[in-house]
Amino acid sequence: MSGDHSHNNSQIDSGSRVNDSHKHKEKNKDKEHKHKDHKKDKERENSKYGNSDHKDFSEKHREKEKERIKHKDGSTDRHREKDKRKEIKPKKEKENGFSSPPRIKSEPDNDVYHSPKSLKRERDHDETEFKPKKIKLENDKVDKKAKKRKQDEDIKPKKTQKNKKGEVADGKKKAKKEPEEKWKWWEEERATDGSKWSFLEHKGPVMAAPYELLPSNVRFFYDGKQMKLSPEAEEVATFFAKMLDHEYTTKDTFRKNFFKDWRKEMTSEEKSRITDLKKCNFNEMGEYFKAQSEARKAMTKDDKLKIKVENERLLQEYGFCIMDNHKERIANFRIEPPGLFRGRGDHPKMGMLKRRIRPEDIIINCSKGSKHPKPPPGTKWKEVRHDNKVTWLVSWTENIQGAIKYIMLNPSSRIKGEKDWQKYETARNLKKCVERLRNQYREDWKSKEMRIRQRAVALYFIDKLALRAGNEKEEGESADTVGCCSLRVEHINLYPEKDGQDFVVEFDFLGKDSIRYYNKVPVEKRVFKNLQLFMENKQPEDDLFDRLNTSILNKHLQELMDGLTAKVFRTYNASITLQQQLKELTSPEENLPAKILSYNRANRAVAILCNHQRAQPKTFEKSMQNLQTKIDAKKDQLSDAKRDVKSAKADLKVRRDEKSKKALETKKKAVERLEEQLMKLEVQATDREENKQIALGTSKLNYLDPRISVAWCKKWGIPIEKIYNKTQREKFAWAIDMADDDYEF
DNA sequence: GCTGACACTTAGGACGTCCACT
DNA sequence: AGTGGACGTCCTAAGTGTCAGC
Repeated sequence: MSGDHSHNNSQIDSGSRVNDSHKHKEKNKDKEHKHKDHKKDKERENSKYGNSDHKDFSEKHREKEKERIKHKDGSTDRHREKDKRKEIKPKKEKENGFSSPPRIKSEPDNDVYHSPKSLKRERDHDETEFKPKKIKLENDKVDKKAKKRKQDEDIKPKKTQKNKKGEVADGKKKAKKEPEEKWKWWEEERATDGSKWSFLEHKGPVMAAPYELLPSNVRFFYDGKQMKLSPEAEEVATFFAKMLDHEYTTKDTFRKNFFKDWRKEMTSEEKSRITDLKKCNFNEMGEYFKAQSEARKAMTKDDKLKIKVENERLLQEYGFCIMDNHKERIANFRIEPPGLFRGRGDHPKMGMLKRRIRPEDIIINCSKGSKHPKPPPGTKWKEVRHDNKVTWLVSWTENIQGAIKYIMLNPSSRIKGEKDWQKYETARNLKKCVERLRNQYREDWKSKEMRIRQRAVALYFIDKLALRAGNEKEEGESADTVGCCSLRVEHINLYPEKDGQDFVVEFDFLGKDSIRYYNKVPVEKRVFKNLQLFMENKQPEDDLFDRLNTSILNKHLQELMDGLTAKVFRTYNASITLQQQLKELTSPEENLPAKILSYNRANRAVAILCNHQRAQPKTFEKSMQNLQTKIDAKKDQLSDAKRDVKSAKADLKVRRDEKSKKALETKKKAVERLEEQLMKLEVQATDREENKQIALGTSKLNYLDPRISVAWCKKWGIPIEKIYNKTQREKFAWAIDMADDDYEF
């Protein structure tokens, strides 16, 4: 069963980001329908009792069975809490993590600090095993000592490096050495006390550029008359003007939200005069920005270079931090600039003003003993804290959803890499027990308790279809999207028989980012019957799994396996599918491009499973046509070349001289070359066609154990660069270093 | 048990850049 | 030299999951 995901091939074709036209009901309904309201649910269940003559599925036996379940569920279940209460974990020691005093560099070294080779852990038998984070407390002392020792020694190479720096003369040597001297954090011990770092120093965020007033010749008109706006109102107006070309400035919600927030920024005079968005004319502003971006494109090389250099300087200054003796790249060191919020899908808050973030909104996180980042002159940070139990360097609260935003490290950093590695190890643990779990949930389909049946069916979907968990969302706060646990009755259709298959479930809902999930899946009979049961007497907008949410599900999963949550199934199924597909699709005799096509196909199978879609590129049709033209031309060339060979052969027969022989050879070579070129083009066309609506990047980056790909490359002698670009190689450095050609996920 | 706050991963699109081809 | 198109980077929204406090 594992990895058998071929059934949902139909998914992508019909899917797309859904716009307003997609038939999803406005979710205006009262919260009473919401799952949380169990009272209501019970009422509904109870009312079902009286109604014994539903026509749909009337076998006596089934009725009885159903009643039994309902009774059970409605009454005693809730009181019978699990005996298997989770053991109380020993509380983490509160030590603030600064067990060893942070080492402060008076001046951050420009280079990575290298750990001495002697310190590196010997490769153990199973190199890929991940050292569990939690270790017994008794070990703590020993471990800390080891850590401290390591840190002490870590410092040494730094010194030698500095010496080296003095002798810049033989920089060649150094440059050559650089790649192999990359810090291999994966060969070192990991902190075990829950602390994420012991020393952290950074320069703080780069604030958004201040607003620049429009030149006076760029005018705004209200109701046909020119009007000079106050700076605050003008800035917000420019946000709208910059979007004039976008469809969403025509959307009601967008306009309404924008106008409401814009008015808040107006002076009282402006407010009283500007009362109707339709009467606002932003065209000159829009033109101005268009002209600006044209000008930017048309800049001289020199000017472009200047910008590049400036960006590089900013990156060098703010783009790195020092964490535990190593210089690490920061992922997003810029504060998000103000603008108009554009959520994805049918977002109720689209068009709202995303406020400018001031230093007073920003929390800085760094070591006590580090050089604290300075706020811009005349301002203060909201707070400077020293919390080494978290990984972020900077945070602020955004005004649209009230969510917290963070500045964190790059995926190539130790702190992200360890987490990533751990993720795949958890998924591999799942591999070891997935059959047991599958048997278990299949058993649970027959449970007497409704909640357990629901849990089991939901888990089946998560496993088989790689659905997301589906947390509850607050209504009206974001687009109406769902995952497995939050599926509603309206999101599935049941067909006892469809297209020659029995027990087909048709899914049609909006998932994350309002990407449509559409899939028709034959399921086991028991699942089908259960679904019928779950849907009985419910309204379309009622929850399918009214006795289930992600927290219940994850609690259950945690009991089945340490570290198991719903999303682990996605990781597991994605990775195992890649591994299987690679095995299946790669044939030894294929040449390099064909092998890479096979890899992409395996990758694609995963992307389809995970429903990773993208909008078809706007230029797709045209570029495809171009490619086809090329192919046709190549074919013509080829047939010409073949004809040449024939005549050369004939020539040779007649003349029988060296010259004709040579000529024939040349012609033959030409044919071979053309054939190869043609094949390359055809492979390219196939790949592109198959890929038009599918995004491979997401799964590659987030779901596929990189060691599988690395092993595949090593096994077939494929250069890793063909699979991973530079950024990806940096992110997966750990995997590239540790996986051998025989790695098994 | 429920809720909200919080931390962190996963996601697609916009846009810039580079490179092969003409 | 110009250009189409692939590729890479940046951006930030939208998920997942945990935990503390009631």
